Amino acid sequence: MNIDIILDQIFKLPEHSKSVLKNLISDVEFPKDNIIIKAGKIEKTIYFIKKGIVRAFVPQENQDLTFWFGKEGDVVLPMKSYVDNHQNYENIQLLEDCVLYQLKIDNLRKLFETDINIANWGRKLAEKELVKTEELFISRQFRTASQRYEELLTNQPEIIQRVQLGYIASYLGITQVSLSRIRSEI
Amino acid sequence: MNIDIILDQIFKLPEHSKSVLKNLISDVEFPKDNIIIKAGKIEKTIYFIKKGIVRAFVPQENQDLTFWFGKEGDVVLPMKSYVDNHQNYENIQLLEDCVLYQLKIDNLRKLFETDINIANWGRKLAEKELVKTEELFISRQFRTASQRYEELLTNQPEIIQRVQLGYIASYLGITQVSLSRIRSEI
DNA sequence: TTAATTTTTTAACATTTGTAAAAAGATTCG
DNA sequence: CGAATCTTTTTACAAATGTTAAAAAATTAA
Repeated sequence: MNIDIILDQIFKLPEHSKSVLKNLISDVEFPKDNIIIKAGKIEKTIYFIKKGIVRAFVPQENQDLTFWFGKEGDVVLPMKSYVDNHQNYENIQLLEDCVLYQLKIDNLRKLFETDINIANWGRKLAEKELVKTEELFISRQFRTASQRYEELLTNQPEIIQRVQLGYIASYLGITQVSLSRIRSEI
Repeated sequence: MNIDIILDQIFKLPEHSKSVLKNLISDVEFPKDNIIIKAGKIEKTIYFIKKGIVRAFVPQENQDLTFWFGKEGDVVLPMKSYVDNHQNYENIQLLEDCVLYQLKIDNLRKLFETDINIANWGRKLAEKELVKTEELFISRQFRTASQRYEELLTNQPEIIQRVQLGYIASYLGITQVSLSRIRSEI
């Protein structure tokens, strides 16, 4: 997915601001299973996914807790680092070989201070992520595991095709055994 | 809670920008049980809670689904209206007599276009809500109802003191019967 | 291709949560 | 106060999900 499309989907910038922003963004490739964002660290970079699929998870003693999948066009935000310069709580792992666009958070913050268009682009970025997260939160809160699985089948079939079921079960908040049962009943 | 404190907690504005913003904000009082934001409508106003407690819920045929409580200092955002000018999915109901600060979204949007400080204030508002929502999402996804209840007891004891248990059960994603069981086991 | 490893499914049983109905306890209002 | 209403708890049983272990299937690597 092209960087122009990704940036425009968030907020349509005037040409000048857009080229300033694009000058800070570069391509980078990583192999499958790489962890590009680590829990406990203050991360310096955000990514846009050009090609590939990733998951965010909170590492736990017994087993990792997956809470997000990203694919082509999605933004990878190490949330606490991006927002407050704090340690973040999640790992982000590549589930396929990926091509990413990378952008240093410090550079972006400088633009926020000097370019009102980019400040508004950053506002829309956060707002759009906020709506997505709140909708996800509400839908999860009030549906059974089986409804949530069917919702995922409908809304993000690529995830189920491209991601192993243990991660999906964790994402749905159930055990893999339970997911297997649900799949056999449909 | 004072409006200056609420605005500053989001992002510290220079005096000029702050006074421009404050000029758009006024006090308003509503009685208990008022619904200040209605599902299916495009809302025009956001609120900051000076005094009182509110809940957000998605109305459903069988029973309402409560997903958020707001109290003194919190921001009441009709999310879809605020972000995309769409119909929003939630009702917001006052659980006590409340004093609110109100701000018209259209006026705020005009400031976003002309004042870079206020654009960045709006960015921080969305970012802070995003972190809160994501943390909530993660904590809910991976804890039992009983753990979530104890978490609420620790983090927001006022909620349990001031809100009836049916709403809290819905917020925890369990039935009131189940919550009653959990309470008797502690 | 085979052997080793990883992933997915199945089975049996335990635990948690839901449902429906009734009882107990609070609160509201005439 | 006392009746009516609303809220919370309790009970009994049903349904969903978790746990552990093993079997089956798929994938990976030599």
